[in-house]
Amino acid sequence: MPTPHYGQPRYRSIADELRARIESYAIPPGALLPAESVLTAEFKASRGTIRQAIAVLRDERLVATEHGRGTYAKPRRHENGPDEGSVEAETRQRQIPADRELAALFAVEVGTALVEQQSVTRKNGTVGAVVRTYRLLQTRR
Amino acid sequence: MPTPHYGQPRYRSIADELRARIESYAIPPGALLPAESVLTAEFKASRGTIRQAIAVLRDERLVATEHGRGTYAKPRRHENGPDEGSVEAETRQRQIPADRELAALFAVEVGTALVEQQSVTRKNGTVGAVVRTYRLLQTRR
DNA sequence: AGAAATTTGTCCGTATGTATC
DNA sequence: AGATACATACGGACAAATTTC
Repeated sequence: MPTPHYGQPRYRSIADELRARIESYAIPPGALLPAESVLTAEFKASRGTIRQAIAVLRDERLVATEHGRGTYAKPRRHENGPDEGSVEAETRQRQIPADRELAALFAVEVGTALVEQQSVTRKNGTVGAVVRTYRLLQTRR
Repeated sequence: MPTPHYGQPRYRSIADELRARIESYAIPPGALLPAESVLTAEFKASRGTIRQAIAVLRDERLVATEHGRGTYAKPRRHENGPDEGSVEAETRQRQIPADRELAALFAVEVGTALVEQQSVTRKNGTVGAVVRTYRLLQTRR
C-alpha cells in the first residue's frame, strides 16, 4: 500500500495518538516514549513516518528528544489559577558592560556601560517574544 | 556515498547556503526559491535532504511554503519610519541556545533553540540602538 | 472548461553514521 | 566492546494543490 492518506495524514494520526497518551498520563511526564523501532512495529508505519509524528510533538514542545537516549514526555505547563502568580514586570531596564560584539557595533571599549531595556510580550500568559534594546548611556553636557 | 556527515550535516550546509542567498538578496523577498527538483539537481542531494534544509529555514520564519506553489522568501521587515531622514537598519537572524534567563521566560529547557533577530539602526553612520528580538521556533497546528 | 505539467506533501524501505548505555 | 537508539541520507512511488496551455 503506497500512500493513501485520505483526510488526515498518517503521521498526524500517530501524533494525535501519542499526544493523547501523554496528556492522559498513560505516558507520565519524564517517562521515555517507546523507541522508534517499537512504534514502527506498533503502528506498522515506516520509521520516517514515526519520526515525522514525533517531530510534531517536539514542535509542540510536548516531548524532547535526546540523541542516543530516547524521547521524553515533558511535564505539562499547567495554567495559572485565578489569583495565582501575578504578572511579572513587563519591562526592565539595567546597565550592562558591553561585550565584544556590542562594543564593536557602538564603537566603544569592551566593558563600556550600556543601557539594556528588556520588554516581554505575553499572550495568555505565555511569552511570545523578548525584545532587548541596547543604547549608549546618554552623556549630557 | 551514503551518509558521511562529519561536523555539519548536509541539510544544514544547504540551509546555510540558501539562507545566505536570501539575506544577500540573491533571492529577493517575495520571490520563489528554486523548486525542490531544481535544488536536488544543483546540490546533488536527495529530495528528502533538500526538504529538510527548507524546513530549517521555515522554522526560522525566513521562508514560507505553499502546497503546489513553491517556497517563498519572506520579506524582512525594515519598517523604515516616516520621513526620518537617512535611518538605515541592518538585520541579521540566527539561532542561539536559550540561556538560563531566556529559558525561564519562555518556559523551556536551557539550550532550547531560539531565533534571535538583531537589527541595528544607524544614523549618519553611528549606531543608535541595537534591538534583539528572541522568539521560539515556529510551532504549528 | 479541461487536461497536462509542475510543485509540494506523504509514505515506504534501506543503509550508514553517531551518541548513549 | 557490544547493544540500543536516534540522526542523516538515498531513491522510489503516489497524492494533492496550483499553474499553464
